[in-house]
Amino acid sequence: MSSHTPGFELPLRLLLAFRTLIEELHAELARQGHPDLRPMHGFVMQAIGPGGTTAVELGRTLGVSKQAAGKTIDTLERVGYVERTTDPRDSRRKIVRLTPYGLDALDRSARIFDALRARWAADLGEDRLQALESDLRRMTPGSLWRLDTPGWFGNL
Amino acid sequence: MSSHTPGFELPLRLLLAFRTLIEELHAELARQGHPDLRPMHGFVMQAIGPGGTTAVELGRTLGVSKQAAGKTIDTLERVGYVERTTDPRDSRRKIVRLTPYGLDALDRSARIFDALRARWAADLGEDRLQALESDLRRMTPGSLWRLDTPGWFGNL
DNA sequence: ACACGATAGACAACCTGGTTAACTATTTAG
DNA sequence: CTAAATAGTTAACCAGGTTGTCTATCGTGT
Repeated sequence: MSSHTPGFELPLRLLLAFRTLIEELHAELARQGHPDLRPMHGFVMQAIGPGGTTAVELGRTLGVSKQAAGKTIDTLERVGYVERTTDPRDSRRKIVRLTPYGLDALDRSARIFDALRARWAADLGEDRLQALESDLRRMTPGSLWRLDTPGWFGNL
Repeated sequence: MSSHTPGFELPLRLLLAFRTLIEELHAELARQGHPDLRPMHGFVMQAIGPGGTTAVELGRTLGVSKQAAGKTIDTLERVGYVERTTDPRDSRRKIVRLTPYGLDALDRSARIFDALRARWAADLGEDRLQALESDLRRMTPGSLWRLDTPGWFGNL
């Protein structure tokens, strides 16, 4: 009966696996000229996308307050990954766009993530990895970006 | 060739899956009389264990500074999950022990995690879930508790 | 026996990434 | 043309981390 894995291992392994991937990503990004990029910056830039966005919108897609989104944009702007321009058609809005440097980071991230996935595929077998991904997809909500996370996992 | 899942989905799904489980756990814990328990409290209590520990030791097993461990213990103490008693054999040390309330929370957490795992098993099939667990085990470091995490995922 | 180094804990100052609340400036709707 | 809604900023706060410093106690070597 209780030859089963204890239930608490699953979430821990999921978190550990996540952290491991992220650490590897950022180690590699640092090597490739992006030493100041933090994990959350990557996520936020993904969420901004090549099309640009605004603070309110970003907050909504990320599931945090507009103020939090604003602060994050501030720091991204300070490090040179995004820039703000005011919308000509609505002078309340400020459009946040990735800079070329930001796009470069995003690009490299995508490639590194692919490489990491390839490493998993090599270790586990492509079929097995696909099963894993499909199982996770099945057990998680569809929306990839609303991580909804105070601190990206943080509180609550 | 590139019919593959983009690499960035994997980490996201891992995080999402983790968060989903944790949210379900805490929703259920709240229902069962532990509305103030935060995710990290659960982890820390697991790490403390029934035997008790000290701040320095806890910091080591969690991979954070002793000061951070101390602060966490403070808040756990305030909410009534742990208590500090000074070690009679070494008056520098203060032994942190789970209170009955804390033990109850830990207990319920374990049961809820088992139930959640059972739900996954029902959805995916026990064999498939075991494959998933074993794959994750393979791709992650052995030490479950050293989450090493500023904010449990937070920064860096 | 005792001084000295190592250890446990506490405290302070600071960082990040969240939160609410309050305020300004603009746009849109009635 | 006024009133409500919306975008952004600022401020005060919280949690959980960091480092650095300080005190008290323990253990060891001469």
